[in-house]
Amino acid sequence: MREREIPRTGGTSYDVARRAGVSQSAVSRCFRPGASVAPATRARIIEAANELGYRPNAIAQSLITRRSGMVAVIISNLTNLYYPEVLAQLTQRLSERGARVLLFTLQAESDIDNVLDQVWRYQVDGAIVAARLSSAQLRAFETRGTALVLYNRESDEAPVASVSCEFAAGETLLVDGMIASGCRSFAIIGGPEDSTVGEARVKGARDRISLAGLAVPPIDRGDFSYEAGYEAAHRLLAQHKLDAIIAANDVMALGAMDAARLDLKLAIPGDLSIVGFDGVAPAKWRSYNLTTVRQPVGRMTAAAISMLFERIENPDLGPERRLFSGDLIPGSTASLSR
Amino acid sequence: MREREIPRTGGTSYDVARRAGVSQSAVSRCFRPGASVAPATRARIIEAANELGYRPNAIAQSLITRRSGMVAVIISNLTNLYYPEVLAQLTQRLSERGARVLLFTLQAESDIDNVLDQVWRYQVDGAIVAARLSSAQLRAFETRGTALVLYNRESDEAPVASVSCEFAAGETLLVDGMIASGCRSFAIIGGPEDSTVGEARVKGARDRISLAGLAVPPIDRGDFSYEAGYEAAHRLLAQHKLDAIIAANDVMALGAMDAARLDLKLAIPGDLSIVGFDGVAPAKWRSYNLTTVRQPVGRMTAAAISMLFERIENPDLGPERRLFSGDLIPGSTASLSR
DNA sequence: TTGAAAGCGATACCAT
DNA sequence: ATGGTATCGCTTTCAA
Repeated sequence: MREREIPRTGGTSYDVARRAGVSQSAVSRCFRPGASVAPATRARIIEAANELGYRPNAIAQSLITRRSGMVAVIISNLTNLYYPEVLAQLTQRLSERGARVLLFTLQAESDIDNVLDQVWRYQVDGAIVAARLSSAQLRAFETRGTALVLYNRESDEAPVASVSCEFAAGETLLVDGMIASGCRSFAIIGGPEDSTVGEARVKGARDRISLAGLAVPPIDRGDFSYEAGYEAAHRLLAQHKLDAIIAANDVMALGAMDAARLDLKLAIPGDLSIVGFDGVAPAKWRSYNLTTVRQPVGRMTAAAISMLFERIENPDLGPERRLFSGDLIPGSTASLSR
Repeated sequence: MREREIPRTGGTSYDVARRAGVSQSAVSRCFRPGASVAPATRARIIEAANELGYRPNAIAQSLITRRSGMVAVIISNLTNLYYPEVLAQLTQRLSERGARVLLFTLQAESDIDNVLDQVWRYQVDGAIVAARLSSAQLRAFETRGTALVLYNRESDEAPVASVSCEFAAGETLLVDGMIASGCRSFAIIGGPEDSTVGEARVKGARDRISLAGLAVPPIDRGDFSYEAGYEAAHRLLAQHKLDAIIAANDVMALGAMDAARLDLKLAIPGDLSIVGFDGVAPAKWRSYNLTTVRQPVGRMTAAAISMLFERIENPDLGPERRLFSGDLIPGSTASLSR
């Protein structure tokens, strides 16, 4: 039935072999680095391959080598301004290392089991996950021997390879600076209660404030969006006389700034200091010039990728946490003295 | 050498078959929808599969069905604030349709040949491309029978399936409104000259201005970034007395706003009107409230996905362009009267 | 250096 | 309804 039509697919190694008058094995070898094939035959094969537009079928390769050359990247929500930069860098670095990115985004954290199902089915060589994993899910990576690196997440229950930016170092400078310059009453705009990253940041700031003997700061929460920060600031400022607001991320801090200065006509940092966390691009924009702590995304993604490849090469490598400190970006939205 | 260890991989259909006491074929059928398998055997197989954590190997499936279930998404630069939203939606919709996303980002447009090489090798079912393709590259999709939809790009040389947002409709309203409210001298901040999208927007605005009998507006160019818009505005305002600046995208418009109002102390829109294009989130932030034209990203991504799947189902479907008009977002950075 | 042949893990057709 | 077998396109011994 199937007649001899020009293969729409670009052809197989058999097509190339026939055309070059060699065996299929020869073609295969020719495309594997460090193979032993005579210059003359190689030339003939290359020529035939080019004429046919032949490329080795990665799917077939994966099946036999048990290496798909794909890495899953799982990110909770891309609309968070912080993630596109991370994703861009991860993708870039992975492709430099010769790996392809299989991207998964989560609408709800509950999607993750479906995502992991796909991850298993596609035989990815490894995964970088910026989402919360249960210990059962972590164990699944273990038993299947799939390399895993968590990004800005950790697990207390099971040790696992991870890279994260710790709130403490940079934030301590911020809080201490604000206290030194006279701030006494703080408030915090945190992330959702079930967000591990958000919660860590809240705790870090609160601890530091308590340590200074100041009143426990009120906490309002948002989903890391501008609107959430805007509304949280309104609520907080309606109920409390505040010297400073600490937001769990930059975008909420920007929303809070606008609520404070545009709606409530507060001078920043004169009447109110506001600080964020992340170091996203808009925080630097001149209308905001937010005082914040920048995550060293470049070093963090580099670390994540190299940890991942180490574990792809050597699956028995143990867990390891790599912690980076954020860099203080002074900005002009908080009065810091030292 | 390899002893009978618990397979780290989750096992194959043979393992399941052995455990359930059936043939491997039965296992395969059991995982294909609409198969004919007795309830009793199905139950045994399912149980065995669960015990082993078995999932059908998508790589092996792809090899024989010639359907990888993967769609390539190729995006020029993710750091452009507009793309994360597009990517998030594409990914979401693709996974709803049961497809996986193989993501490629381009540092330079010249990377694209390498990317396409990977695309061929991985036997993706289709591709959504938001980057410039040469006609040779377009032809390659044709001959390999890989479904293709361009996003916000088109090709004059070869007809191809595409979805884009046309500058004209919304922008016409903007320009006409500004002219009606008294703007006479315009300037344009365009994208790089080799950017097709940027260029179309420049041309659209310029045509409209000429049509009104006004002076040909000076053009400055940037790479779509905030900084580029900021600097372009400085250059333009140093050389020309302007009533209005039209930027090819929102982020450059925001940069221009800050240059004008913060550095040059111009009132917006009193002294100078500024408009953008895209409708990204920061344009809505209260410190900017940019007057712009919003691309209907939701409808555009939906259209792109459905066109793509139509073409995956039926590879012989002809080219089709789907054009969407942007929605005018009034904002407060341009005086428009009607 | 080269070719023949055995898998990799599934699907699909064909008997039974 | 179930099992046997060829096949997808490649890599990988193993001989020649």
